[in-house]
Amino acid sequence: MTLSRIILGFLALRSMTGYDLMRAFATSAAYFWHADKAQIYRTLGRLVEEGFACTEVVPGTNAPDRIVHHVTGRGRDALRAWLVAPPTQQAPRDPFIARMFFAGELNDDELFALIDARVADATAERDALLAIRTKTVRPTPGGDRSGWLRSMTLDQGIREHDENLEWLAAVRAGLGAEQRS
Amino acid sequence: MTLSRIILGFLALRSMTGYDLMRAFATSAAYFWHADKAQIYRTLGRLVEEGFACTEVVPGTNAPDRIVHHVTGRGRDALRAWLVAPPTQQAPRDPFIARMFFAGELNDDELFALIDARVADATAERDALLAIRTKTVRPTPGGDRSGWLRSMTLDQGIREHDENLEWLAAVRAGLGAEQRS
DNA sequence: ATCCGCATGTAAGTGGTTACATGATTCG
DNA sequence: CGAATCATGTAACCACTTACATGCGGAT
Repeated sequence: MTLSRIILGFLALRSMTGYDLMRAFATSAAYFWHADKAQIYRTLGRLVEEGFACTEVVPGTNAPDRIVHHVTGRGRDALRAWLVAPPTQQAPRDPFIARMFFAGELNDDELFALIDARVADATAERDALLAIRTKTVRPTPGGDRSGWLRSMTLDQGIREHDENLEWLAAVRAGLGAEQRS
Repeated sequence: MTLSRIILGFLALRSMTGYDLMRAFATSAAYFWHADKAQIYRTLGRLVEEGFACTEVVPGTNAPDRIVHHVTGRGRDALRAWLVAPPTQQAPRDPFIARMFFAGELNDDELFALIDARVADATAERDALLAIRTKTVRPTPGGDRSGWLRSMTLDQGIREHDENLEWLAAVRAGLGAEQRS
């Protein structure tokens, strides 16, 4: 459901091919949703079946044909209905916290290795998001509202990583204190 | 994968039935992993097939039989292997942020309704976690390490909700400012 | 009487991942 | 000459959700 509506959302911004959507997910949506290409092509097919999108074959000049997808009126209605629907509870799934929960029997070296790997990942992701933020102009809520909301979601991604890194540091400090005692 | 290892983790703490595991997920694991009962029974079956768990039928006295699952030695090995494996990158999937990203065309009332609903959910979840934290004794990293790690993961859940609520307030404030201007 | 908790599962559908498969162009 | 990028997809599998199905015992 969410994936199909995100795709409709992108198509409402501009018509795209499956490949364009892959890049849109890899760049602009990377911090709140991941989508595989097999999934994207499958879902595009379903959106066309449902009448929420239609296709236009653009013959490739010295390149493969591009199958450009456009949102239909009914597609825009479905997108809007999803946007305003009461949010359902989110099912958390955090594999790293899951490990920490059961990691009591690991020795210090193993725990430090886990934490350091996670710190490296989180730092890299946060820095990538920071790079995007410094590169783009910050819209104001009164002016370009869509742009402002998108920049707020980017902020949220950065904040979440920062919060995470602080917590990882606290866990590391707790283990360090134990070692010295 | 992660689900099966979390189940092994719980079974390593004490032997349980599928029903016991449902409650374990609903209470102690709720803030980092959600699991459906259909999934739990299916995964238990697979763990037995793989030789990571075995079953003991305890006839019910005035109650249905209980099928108690125990971890095997190979099960403990598999759990440990999962704990120390290098963490793979986490695929983010946040349906609320996804909506916000595309919510530029909604009017103020619709946006406020979305945000308020999310604030209510996040507050309720955070308060539930806080209640658990105040009810339990806080272990020290040097003493009960398993307990300390578990309490740290609980902290992480609370922090994440707090961070989220701050962000939601900032979005609300931004929209409010726009309204007044 | 009816609902809630205990305790077990199955069936069907949707969502997500991995591997397979093809072929042209462009850059180093 | 080889690797990367553009561009399309399929097949098989695994993970997750929802609805269906049963039956006892205790509480309101």
